[in-house]
Amino acid sequence: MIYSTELLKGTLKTIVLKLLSDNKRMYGYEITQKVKELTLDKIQITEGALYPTLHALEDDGLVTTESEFIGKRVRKYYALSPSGKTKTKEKVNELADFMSTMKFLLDIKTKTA
Amino acid sequence: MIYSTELLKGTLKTIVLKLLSDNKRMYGYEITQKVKELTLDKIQITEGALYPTLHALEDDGLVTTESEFIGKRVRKYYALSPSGKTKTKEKVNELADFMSTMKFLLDIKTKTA
DNA sequence: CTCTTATACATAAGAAAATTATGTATCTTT
DNA sequence: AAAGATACATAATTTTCTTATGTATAAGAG
Repeated sequence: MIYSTELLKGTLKTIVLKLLSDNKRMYGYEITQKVKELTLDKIQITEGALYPTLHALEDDGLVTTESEFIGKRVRKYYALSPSGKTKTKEKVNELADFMSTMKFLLDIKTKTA
Repeated sequence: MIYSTELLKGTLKTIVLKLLSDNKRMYGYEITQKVKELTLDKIQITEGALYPTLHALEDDGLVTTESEFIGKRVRKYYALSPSGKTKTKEKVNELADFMSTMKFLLDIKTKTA
């Protein structure tokens, strides 16, 4: 199963922050591959979505960056800033809570009282 | 906690279909109140989001409608069509699967191997 | 009896967050 | 030498909401 595209909406930022909280630093392409691997290809982050998101996180001061040359090619590493760590906890908690709520909604039989 | 608005994106249609699968028929306002009640005010479906979604479901043949007068006011009931019932199962399964995947992503410690 | 709040529908303008398409360039494998 | 993988980036477009606005009836409070 590959999820219909609309499901990912709203969760991308949280996924990226969570990965960065578990890994000291990661670069964009690495993030796409890690998510693909961890979700058994169910979630494929597109580059057109990822890079603007990373830039937004940087603009918001939630991540810091370091560019390094690997051979002749630039690789841009992202790491959480202190405020990014705080934000990550908030976002992860919120998403976990939301998923509990959604699970409840999907499981119950809402026979009108 | 009230969820940040972007989280609901992509899940609204599935929520509506699920509610209709548990109740023979519902009208728009009733759906907003039911979701509010079931989620303890955590999810507030706005009318600007709901009515276009209901119309889209109707255009896609997933729901049928019946308009009734309650006093002088029209109330429009929505009910799943046969194809809507099939679609609901698919969407609910997909969302449940997605939530499992997300839960996994958020819980693990993804130390790079 | 009048005002406010709730019920009940609807649409339009705008914003947010993705997809899809495109571009550049290097590295690795066949 | 070509193809596919790695690695970044941005622009045009689409999807899906929010916010604002509009109309109208019903119910409850003061």
